[in-house]
Amino acid sequence: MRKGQQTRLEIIRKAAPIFNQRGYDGAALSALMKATGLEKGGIYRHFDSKQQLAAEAFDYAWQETLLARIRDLDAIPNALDRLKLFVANFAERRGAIPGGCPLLNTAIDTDDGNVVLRGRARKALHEWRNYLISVIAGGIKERDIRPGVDAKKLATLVISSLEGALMVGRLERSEDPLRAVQAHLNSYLETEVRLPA
Amino acid sequence: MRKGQQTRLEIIRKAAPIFNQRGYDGAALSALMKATGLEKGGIYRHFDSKQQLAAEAFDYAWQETLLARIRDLDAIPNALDRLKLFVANFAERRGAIPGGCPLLNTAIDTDDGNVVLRGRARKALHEWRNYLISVIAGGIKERDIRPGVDAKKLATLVISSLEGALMVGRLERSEDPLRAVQAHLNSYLETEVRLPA
DNA sequence: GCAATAAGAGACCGTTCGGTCTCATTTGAA
DNA sequence: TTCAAATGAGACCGAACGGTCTCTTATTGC
Repeated sequence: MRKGQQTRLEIIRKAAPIFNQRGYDGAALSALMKATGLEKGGIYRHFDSKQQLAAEAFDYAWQETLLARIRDLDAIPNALDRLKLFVANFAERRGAIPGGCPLLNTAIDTDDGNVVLRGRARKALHEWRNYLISVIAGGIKERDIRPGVDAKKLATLVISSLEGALMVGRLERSEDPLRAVQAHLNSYLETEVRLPA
Repeated sequence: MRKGQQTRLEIIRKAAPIFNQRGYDGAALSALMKATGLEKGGIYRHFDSKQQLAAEAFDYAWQETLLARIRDLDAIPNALDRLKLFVANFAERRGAIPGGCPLLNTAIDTDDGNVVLRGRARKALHEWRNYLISVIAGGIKERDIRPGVDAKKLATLVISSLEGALMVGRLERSEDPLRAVQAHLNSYLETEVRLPA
């Protein structure tokens, strides 16, 4: 029974980049077979359907992505500096999973239909935003961040502009958009969000 | 010969929302047939391939979208106010074509492969950015906008954050992200970009 | 080492895909 | 009114799709 679990995890890890790069429809079973080195029966032994595999692959991809983005953050005592490091991590530590941000990809990919996968993406977004909100709220409490700041709006602003820059940058094959947004956010955080000592 | 041209345009107009909502792979020929009321032969009489139809449908969708976003802009004399109206148009006049922003959708959809469609999306992005750059550059010349402003960076910032908000808002089924970004951009434009009289 | 069970191979299924081709019908200029 | 050209219908094609099922082979507890 343990061999099977190992294989199951391996399938997820190999499938995640394929779903992320090609989208749900575009990720053909034949490609998943090739990537895992398994035949069709070997895959369907562990998953009831392509949808189920896609959902678990997304969860895995998102977990890896978010982990990369919040890495080293707990070592920063000041909440505003933590936000800035988060932005820097986002801009520099891309590519935890090939194919770009799984949240962005899946949100667009599942805009019509595919409610299962879409639900996973929404959950991922909420998880991310709640994390940022908690950092901001903590910062207000600790007097790192101005008390008037709306935590949810700020979190939404950070997420939106970073993801947008990711999209534009991918289309352009350039890092400029990400750099421009990072610089803007840093400046905004310093001048409008940080509570002066 | 004129009847055919009319049909051709009709096919493009009916196909555009389908490609925009379902993506290239997801837009099955059967769906295009149903939407146009034509059989397969009737469609392929006017287009060599699905790719060609998709490319022309994207161009049409983008043209409609950009037009909605720059509507009434030429009536505003001050360049900074024009930028603000552009942002407002973007936030309020969505849905020229059902399925959300064609640029965002196509950029993600064609991230792997489909070089033809991807090329159209890149061209669309450049067209959009160049428009904004010309507004900003004109604003600097006319002393509406501070001379130190980097037109390309500002255009990139506006595009990135608006598009990102669009994505997040679609995933959430909420207008909050767009409103948050709009408010932030307006405030930023007023305080950091406008050249005081 | 054996037996029970888990794991995987791969032939097979019906469906749908994009695309082609022939032929009937419609159109419109002379 | 005629008739050639333009237009569209729809049968047909091979390939690829997701998914099922049976049978062989590994694995594992005893």
